[in-house]
Amino acid sequence: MPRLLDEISGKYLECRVLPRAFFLPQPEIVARALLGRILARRNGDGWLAGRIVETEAYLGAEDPAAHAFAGKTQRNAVLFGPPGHAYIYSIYGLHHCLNVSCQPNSIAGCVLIRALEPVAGIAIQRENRGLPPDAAVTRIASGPGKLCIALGVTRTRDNGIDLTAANSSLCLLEDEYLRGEVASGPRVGITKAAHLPLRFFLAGNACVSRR
DNA sequence: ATAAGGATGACCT
DNA sequence: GGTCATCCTTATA
Repeated sequence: MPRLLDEISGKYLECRVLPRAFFLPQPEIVARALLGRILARRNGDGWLAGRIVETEAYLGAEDPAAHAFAGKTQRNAVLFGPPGHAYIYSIYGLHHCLNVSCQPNSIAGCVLIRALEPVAGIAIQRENRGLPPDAAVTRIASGPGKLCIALGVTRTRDNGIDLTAANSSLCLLEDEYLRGEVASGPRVGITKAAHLPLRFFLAGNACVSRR
């Protein structure tokens, strides 16, 4: 795996993928732990990548807001498989959302990745979003649908991909970045179980959505 | 075959 | 802060 340059800090990133065991715990644990880590998309010889600054935990059978709540279907089958895989679905027919499956086989927790702070391939990400070359970095991937467009993530291409495999075109990477303080609150855009504080984000980070 | 709803974003004021 | 575009997945007939 090539070295991956953080275009903001000028430092090279730690490029080891997160091990599968990272995704074994409860979704709320994994959602917190993912903050500050890197989501990377292979793009030819280079990478499109961003630091995760906002996540939401979705539990399994006990969470009415989760896609897995009603049981296993063709759409949500990935959630019931092994941890560390990409579950991508389309929302409102317009946008895609990227989740990571958690917990052992047949237990259906996941984490929704809601916002990234772009670190590599920033100009291409801006282009993918149809933004002008001088658009602020904070506009590129500050929402679950936006980050999928910025990194070129789609359901047909990426659903079910193993995010812990170093040769995957989409993977999650370790990072030595000193992350900020983690804040939490209610999840966005849901009507059921809306009181639970299962949304996590880096306090004060300008790339977090819904500011 | 058809209907209903949904973990959003862009653009307007 | 409000409106609306737009279509996939699922449930039911």
